[in-house]
Amino acid sequence: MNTEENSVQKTPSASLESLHQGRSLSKGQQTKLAIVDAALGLASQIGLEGMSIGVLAEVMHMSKSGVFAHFGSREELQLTLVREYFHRFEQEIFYPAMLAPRGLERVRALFTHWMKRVAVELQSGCIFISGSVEFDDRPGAVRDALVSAVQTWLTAVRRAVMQAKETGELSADADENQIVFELHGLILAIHFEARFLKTPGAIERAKLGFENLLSRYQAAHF
Amino acid sequence: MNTEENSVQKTPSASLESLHQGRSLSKGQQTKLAIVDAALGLASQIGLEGMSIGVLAEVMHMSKSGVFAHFGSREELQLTLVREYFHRFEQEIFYPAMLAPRGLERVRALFTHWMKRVAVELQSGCIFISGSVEFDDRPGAVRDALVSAVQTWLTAVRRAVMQAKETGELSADADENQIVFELHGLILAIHFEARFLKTPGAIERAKLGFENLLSRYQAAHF
DNA sequence: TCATAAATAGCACGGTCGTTCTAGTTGTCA
DNA sequence: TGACAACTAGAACGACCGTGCTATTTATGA
Repeated sequence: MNTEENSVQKTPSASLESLHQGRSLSKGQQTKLAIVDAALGLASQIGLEGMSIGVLAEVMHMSKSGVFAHFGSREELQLTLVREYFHRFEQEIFYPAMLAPRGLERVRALFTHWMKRVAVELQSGCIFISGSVEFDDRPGAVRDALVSAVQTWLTAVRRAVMQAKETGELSADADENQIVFELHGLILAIHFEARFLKTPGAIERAKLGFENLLSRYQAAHF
Repeated sequence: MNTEENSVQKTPSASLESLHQGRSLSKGQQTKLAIVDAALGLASQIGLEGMSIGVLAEVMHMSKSGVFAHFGSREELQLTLVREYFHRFEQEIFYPAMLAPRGLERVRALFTHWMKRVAVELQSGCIFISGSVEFDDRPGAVRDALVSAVQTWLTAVRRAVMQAKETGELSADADENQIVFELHGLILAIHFEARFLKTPGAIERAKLGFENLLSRYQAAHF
């Protein structure tokens, strides 16, 4: 994996960064990681705004102030969650898909992993999607972090689409922004139909939609 | 407009029903209507769950208990909002589109009006979309009402697509559920990109996606 | 116009929220 | 092992939440 594709994120994720590959964590760092982990589970079910420090402390079998002290404010907790979620998103979706060779195969891998994530989250939810609803009208650092994370990810997908044009697998006059827009729509539709309406077969519909989309923009090979 | 297409909703919307075409409202009914109107504006910005009776009362220049008395519970207020929102959805999207003749033209009208609604709501938001996130894991009467309303609407769209197959404008082997799924995805993508990311041109992308979708399922005319 | 019902305000309740401050416990390192 | 820092619990705060109760004001209809 060369450096160009080594990360979707340019800005360092700061605080928790060291904890991921850091050696021999202190007691405080361990519990902080455990708190973040539990909080992510909670937030992906009831949203970043729905999650309260009280219930988080309850889940952790800790006192409210004990949990609170690790972050200093509710907003900082939410920011930590957004950063950590993005980090896991990178690990579980972006990097694995990057193992596929450039071109259509990589686009396919990105979409498949993306879908899988949403599918896994059918009973947990994506905080980028729930956050987009909770923070669409609420300015602040959390909104900025969410927008930045989503933009970074969408840019990565767009880049893969562009590469598929360069390899000639997608027609040169295809609009990569349009393709990403429609791909994103399929993912959002999965989330809506499967998670809210509990309609079965959403994944299959999205797969079919994806193939339709590709065949439309595929370069004519004759 | 014949009876079959006269309404998307089978179950009567109960309480507020009479107020819409009812003659000479009492004072209480008038203020209730005004409260619901203000509450819909509030809820479409910050969500059904985000809206509190306190701030609603503030907007209405009334006391909390004065507002509360009209509904008896927060849940009943939310239910009223869902019913009223559905009613307006019918009035502003469904009925106008039904004026178009059966077939592709009507499908086009439905989607266009639907898009327009989401576009108008770029700085207000659709409570079906925000509700789908807020209530995906929260069982209860409000969730049931939301699901029922959305299902009714999606069924109406699906019916229009089926009619376009009957008229021969869409190919007979097209799957109407698949088409509605992809249409829905385009709408959700508008909402996400325009309202959250503030990306310009989302409407145009959705229009283009719609045309792409139609041409794919269009019956070959030769 | 007057009796009656409807609509609204005011106040208080128990609960949860994020946050602060103060002790006391626990881990870390020389 | 002992001194110091890091961590956590507990109690309390002001603010807001939904809701109930009680007056008081306002609209309605004979």
